[in-house]
Amino acid sequence: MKISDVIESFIGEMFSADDSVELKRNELASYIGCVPSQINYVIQTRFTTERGYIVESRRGGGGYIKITKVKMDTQNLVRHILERVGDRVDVGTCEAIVANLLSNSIIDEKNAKIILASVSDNTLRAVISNGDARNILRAVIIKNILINLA
Amino acid sequence: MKISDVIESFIGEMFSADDSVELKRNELASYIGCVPSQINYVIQTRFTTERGYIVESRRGGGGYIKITKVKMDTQNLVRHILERVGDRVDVGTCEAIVANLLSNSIIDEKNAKIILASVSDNTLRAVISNGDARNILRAVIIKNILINLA
DNA sequence: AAATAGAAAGTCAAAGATAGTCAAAGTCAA
DNA sequence: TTGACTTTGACTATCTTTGACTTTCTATTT
Repeated sequence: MKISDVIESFIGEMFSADDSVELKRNELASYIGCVPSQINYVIQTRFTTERGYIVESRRGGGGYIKITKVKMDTQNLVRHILERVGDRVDVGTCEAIVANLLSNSIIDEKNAKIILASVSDNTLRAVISNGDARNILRAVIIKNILINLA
Repeated sequence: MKISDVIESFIGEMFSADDSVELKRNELASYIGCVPSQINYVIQTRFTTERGYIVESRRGGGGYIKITKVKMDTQNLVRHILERVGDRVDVGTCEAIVANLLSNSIIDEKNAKIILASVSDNTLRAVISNGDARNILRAVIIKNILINLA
């Protein structure tokens, strides 16, 4: 069995009760017997946004890596939207998604305003002139927002 | 738990009723069990202007450190923050700003999550590898969000 | 009033503790 | 044999802890 798979299932089992786990990179690496950077590799390939995970970390003394799993009740909804967004998404689709979330009371007016502000063409055009590049960035932003909502 | 976090929460709890606390640096350091300068470190990293705190102090006999939490209305706070953000802004500053908005009840937890998700390095790194370019984009995004809050 | 001693707080850079990045090398199935 | 996936490790970035040295007050002495 590949060591990456061992790491993946080890972390997976840490999610028994809670929906988030915190780990020490170096500690886990030496326990499992791999180089520390392999933990990063596993996180980057297995605990991704698309699969419903949020990863936070801090360096320095008391540093950690925290992985949070999207809750079950919203998982389906999010997965559905994530699929719809894909690699790139235009403003219109984002507006439709936000309207949908709003009408389903998953977000409120203020949430909607914030989301639309952050993915509006007005905002992104200030930094990226290429339309397709904007759509790619927009997809990344809205997917991260959605996953954090769940 | 990191000693800096202990100090932070200790000071935080001193804000129970009042909106300002006064402490003796050496006294607190020896009570908590750290070097005095670590109190400075915590104040400089946690009780910053971005987070809405003002710090005053005096040396010499009867010296003290006084930390005051500033309460501002939405209009002023947003204006103030917009000025501070400028052309580029890093993640740490954004986190401090969001913490400030949260503690002033201008946004709620969900709003905070959305904002942080949209400006996190995790999100933006996926599209822009240059750190400075990310800071520029981040400034544009958070400013647009702030304007929509006011 | 001026000088001096003592009491705080401030500064800064080095050392320590973690995590992240990236590209080269290895592996394995198609 | 090639291409995707995995493994490794050197180097980098970031955050925290520590302590020596400096600055600024207040109190006391001359």
